[in-house]
Amino acid sequence: MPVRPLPDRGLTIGYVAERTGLASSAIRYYEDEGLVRPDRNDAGHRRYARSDIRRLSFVMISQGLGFSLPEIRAALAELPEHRTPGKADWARISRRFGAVLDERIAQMQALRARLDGCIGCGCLSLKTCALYNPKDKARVRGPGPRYVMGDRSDEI
Amino acid sequence: MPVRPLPDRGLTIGYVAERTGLASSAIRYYEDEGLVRPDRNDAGHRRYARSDIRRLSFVMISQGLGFSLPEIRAALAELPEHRTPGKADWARISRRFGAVLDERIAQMQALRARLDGCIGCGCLSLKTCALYNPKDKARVRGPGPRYVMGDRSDEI
DNA sequence: TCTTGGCTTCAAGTTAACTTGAAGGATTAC
DNA sequence: GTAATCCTTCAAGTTAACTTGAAGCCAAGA
Repeated sequence: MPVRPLPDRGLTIGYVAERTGLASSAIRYYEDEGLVRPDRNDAGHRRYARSDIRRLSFVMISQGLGFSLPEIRAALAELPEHRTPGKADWARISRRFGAVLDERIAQMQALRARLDGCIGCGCLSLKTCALYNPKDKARVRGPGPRYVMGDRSDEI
Repeated sequence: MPVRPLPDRGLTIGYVAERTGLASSAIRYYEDEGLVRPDRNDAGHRRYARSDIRRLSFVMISQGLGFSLPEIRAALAELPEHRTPGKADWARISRRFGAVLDERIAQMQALRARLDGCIGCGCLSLKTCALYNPKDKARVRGPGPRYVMGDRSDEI
């Protein structure tokens, strides 16, 4: 099973999968999600550009950093369409993601600082606990509405 | 729709829902997940202890901090079974969660520090990018196996 | 010639953390 | 007494990020 060369014009999905470590099914899924736009050859098979490997690598890294596919798609949308993205293009995206990360880290630190005074104090009273403030809540995973705690007095 | 008092012995699920802000369905789900263990009255209706409100509040706060239900269940399992948990019990749990949070924050900061050198450098080469190290990856959401990037040379 | 392997599409399954709805029993309010 | 709530269980739907499987096309090697 040697690394396949370029068949017609462009890389096969299998080759790209091998190179990135992604499953072919994942790469197809990313296409459905608008993260890559490969060409097709006459047989209808996908053909990828070399720069798509970097694109997909960016997707993987960003996911590791905690970004969602829609967020990543939005970032990728700022890359040039008709020119292969260069160092400056990626650097711009990196700066923006870095700022978001900084914000998330700060938010986590704020939550952490409140932890001791809230659960740690043993009261957990709805009216005094700062952690009940929904604005401070980190991004919650999973669907469905999240209800915000009421603020009624209680002598639990 | 006044706040209902305690009917037989213990709080109804509707009352607890109102007090915590959780949906009744969520509270039942938490029971399925082993996070609360209400009694039942003769009719088979759930009856909660006052301390269950604090328990459920803890669940909500912990979720806001990014902990999963299994993690929260594990923490709650350390509370005393036959005695109403007191300040010291909650403080112990708080300290442990705080330590986990500190670790996660440190991990995020490490990732953030690498961001500029990785995406920002514009190379995104698999062989040089430190962010490809799977050990550094933040917790990924969603099911299914996550494939780790290979490390083959490339002049993308 | 045949079979092996990669490619295609499309439908359905997976996990987490729930919600929604159906069908029916219990409780409360008047 | 009866209607309006509230409660019960159980099955199925929801989102994200995929995987798995079915059914079929196409080209290369034994």
